Amino acid sequence: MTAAEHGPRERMVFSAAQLIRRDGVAATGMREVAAHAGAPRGSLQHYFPGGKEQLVNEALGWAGRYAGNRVARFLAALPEPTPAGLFAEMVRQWTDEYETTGYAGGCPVAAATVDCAESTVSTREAASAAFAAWTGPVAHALADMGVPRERATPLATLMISSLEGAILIARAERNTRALTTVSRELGPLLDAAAVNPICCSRIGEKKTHSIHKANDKN
Amino acid sequence: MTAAEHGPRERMVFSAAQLIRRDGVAATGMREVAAHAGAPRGSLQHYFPGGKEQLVNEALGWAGRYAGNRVARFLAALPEPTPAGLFAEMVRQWTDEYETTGYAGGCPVAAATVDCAESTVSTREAASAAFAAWTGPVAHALADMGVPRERATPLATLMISSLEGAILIARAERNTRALTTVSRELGPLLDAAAVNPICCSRIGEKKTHSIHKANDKN
DNA sequence: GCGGGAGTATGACAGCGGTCATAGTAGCCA
DNA sequence: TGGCTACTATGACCGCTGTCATACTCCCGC
Repeated sequence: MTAAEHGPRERMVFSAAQLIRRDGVAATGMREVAAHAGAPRGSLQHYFPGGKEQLVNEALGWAGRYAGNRVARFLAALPEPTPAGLFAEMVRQWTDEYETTGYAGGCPVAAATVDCAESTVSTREAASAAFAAWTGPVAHALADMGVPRERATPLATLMISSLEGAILIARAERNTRALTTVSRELGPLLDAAAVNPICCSRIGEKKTHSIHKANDKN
Repeated sequence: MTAAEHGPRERMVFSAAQLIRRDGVAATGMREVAAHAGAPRGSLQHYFPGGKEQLVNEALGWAGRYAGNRVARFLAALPEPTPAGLFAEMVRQWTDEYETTGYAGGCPVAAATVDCAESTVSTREAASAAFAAWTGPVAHALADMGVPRERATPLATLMISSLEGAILIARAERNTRALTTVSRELGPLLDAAAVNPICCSRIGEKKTHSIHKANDKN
């Protein structure tokens, strides 16, 4: 989706992320990636001399950046930024997809972690970096909403952990129940951590745009 | 571990779960499973005429039962059963493994979901059943501890979601930080949901043993 | 002894995987 | 025109996969 004209290289990275999301790393073939991207097979070794490992790692980098950038956009879409509201938006991205497009895809970072954590060092590191690129903006946003600094990162980790697990369960059940559940159950806890929930809408709005350059067109 | 003498068939199912846990479904070969189980290759088609699909599905069934049975054992190990204490034990199983044995393995159900949710219907259903076999006892235990029935299952889902996600992050980072974080952050929320936390130790202790037959030697 | 079934042992097959090698095309610069 | 670089195009290789076919070894019931 939205993969119009970005040069064959970017398209292949994007396609790799898409296919990994759906079938996992091991079941995703290089030829398949090229075909999905509408790119010539010969370009694979040209753009990715490091082979599949490099392609997968770049796909994870893209996914991490994408998830991180989404945070700012979620905040911008909220009338009053609150921790629970942010989490609800993060969850809603998945429930929307599952209800409209189906349960074909999960999180590519989760897929890579499951498939490569033990076998491929660089891919595990790329997955770790992707989680960091996602957790960072979330923690930053929480802090902007009045969550004490020392709790911002732990709560961001909790949010992402719950979301990742709920994605797994939702795909297995082909049902968004788990996703809506974690959103509903975790919301109050998140909001309770914001010491000054009244002013957070202003603070959040001001500093939101500094979270990321955000000139990408995610 | 603990896989002494259970007949070749059970050993192969057990080994399949172990290998899937480590490398994912697609990267785990049938020959590898047989070798890991110390079972003859020829037994594969004899015990699992349904092929790899059947073997994987049985491994998921085993994993779900195993996780479900662990709940009762965790409760029995707690001096005073509380929701937070149960969750801490569930998490501790993983931190212990990671700190002593290393980060080689994740959750086999998560691995199967990631690899097969879209490609293999029966395996997706087996994963769903495994999650159910795990969530059920947890929800039951929560109810026994005084959590209102209508919140028991949602909270169980939240616990398992957070745990699954934290396992992913922990493996990617090779660090138990995410696991200890979700345990610490979620604990108060869980205990707050128990309406009568004083008496739950007794109730929990009494009804704990009815959660599962528990005569398996997990 | 002896069928006969449970379980074991190999070998072959067809398919697909990632990767390498090699050759080709296009376009820019001098 | 010549040469250089960026990119594309194929074909081949080897290894591995799941699966099937076939033949073998036990051991139990009769």
